[in-house]
Amino acid sequence: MNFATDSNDVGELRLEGFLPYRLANIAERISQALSLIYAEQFDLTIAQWRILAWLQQERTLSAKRICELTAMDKARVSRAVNQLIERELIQRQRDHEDQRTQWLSLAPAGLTLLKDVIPRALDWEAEIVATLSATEYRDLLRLLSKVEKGLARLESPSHDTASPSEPN
Amino acid sequence: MNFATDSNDVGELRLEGFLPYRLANIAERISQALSLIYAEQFDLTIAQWRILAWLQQERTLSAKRICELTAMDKARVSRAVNQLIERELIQRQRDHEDQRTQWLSLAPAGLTLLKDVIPRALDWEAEIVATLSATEYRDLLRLLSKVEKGLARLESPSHDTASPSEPN
DNA sequence: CCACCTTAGTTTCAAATGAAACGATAGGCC
DNA sequence: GGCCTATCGTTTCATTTGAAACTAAGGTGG
Repeated sequence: MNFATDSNDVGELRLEGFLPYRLANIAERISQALSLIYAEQFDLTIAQWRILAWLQQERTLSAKRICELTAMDKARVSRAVNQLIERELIQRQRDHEDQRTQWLSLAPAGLTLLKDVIPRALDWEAEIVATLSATEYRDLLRLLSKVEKGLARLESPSHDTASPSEPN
Repeated sequence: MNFATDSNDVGELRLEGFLPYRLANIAERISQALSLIYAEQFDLTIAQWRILAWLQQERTLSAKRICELTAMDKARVSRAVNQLIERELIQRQRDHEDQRTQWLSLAPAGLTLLKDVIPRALDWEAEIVATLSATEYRDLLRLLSKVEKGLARLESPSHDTASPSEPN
């Protein structure tokens, strides 16, 4: 079942109906627009912002887990984490059983910062989705979850690459 | 109307319900997975692939227009275009009225390559969205369009930044 | 206990990126 | 025509990126 090729059948691609393109395009534009909030006003990179947001939600995480949750490279995560620690927005503590892994959590300053950023991010999101009804919003999230499931199936036919949208 | 903050109201962010995060995450993972097709098998970068795909659809485009359509930086587009020309996948021709703009179009080799890539990309997409019914697929695209409209409204309250998904 | 393999996170290095400066053309406007 | 400003696309340069090598810590099997 394929709707990105309606008219000419073979070899024709209509990008408006090609999900990978549509998602990449919208996501890119949204990320870029949202970054104006956390980048310009709080001097955070995308990577830093994502890490903070996840730590806010999960209390404590390893760098490894953050890689899975955010789909970011481990080098990128490592660097962002160090920058956040330097700014004392998060703190790091070695696991006592396994000296390799280190647990990350928000530092007081990070919590303060988030209390400032998050409401703005939420307000901003609200403006964007103002075009959607409550039902449509829920439908959209539900459909994205379904796509994510299809994706997970392909990404790792038998291995779990973390399904961040379904934490429970 | 906001669903990313259910429980605690102020200052709490649940990422699973935060659209910018969900879109970025899914789009990133899809792009990454799809790139295995055009990168590994055809040695194309994302930028190159997007340009080819758009040229396939629109016959002829200026670099400027490609920037708008793909939400990519003009330096990035410039470089990708030159690489494509070097590989003789596309061709360039100056506009006779305006010597600044140059029109890009697929070269024979580019068309051949696309005839090879596109079916694979479509098949791959089909696998991903196999979890969706036809109706759900259409709904998803429709909802994304609505989000895009909300986004366009914020991006430029009175100026058109090209709505690639609604070409007509 | 000692090879050997795996895993967590860091670092290195080359390539990709984007902001800003640039060159070249075009379009007023006087 | 000469001057000012805007636009298309390229290039420069400093930063960011990610693949791969690396360090350090566990595990495992003999």
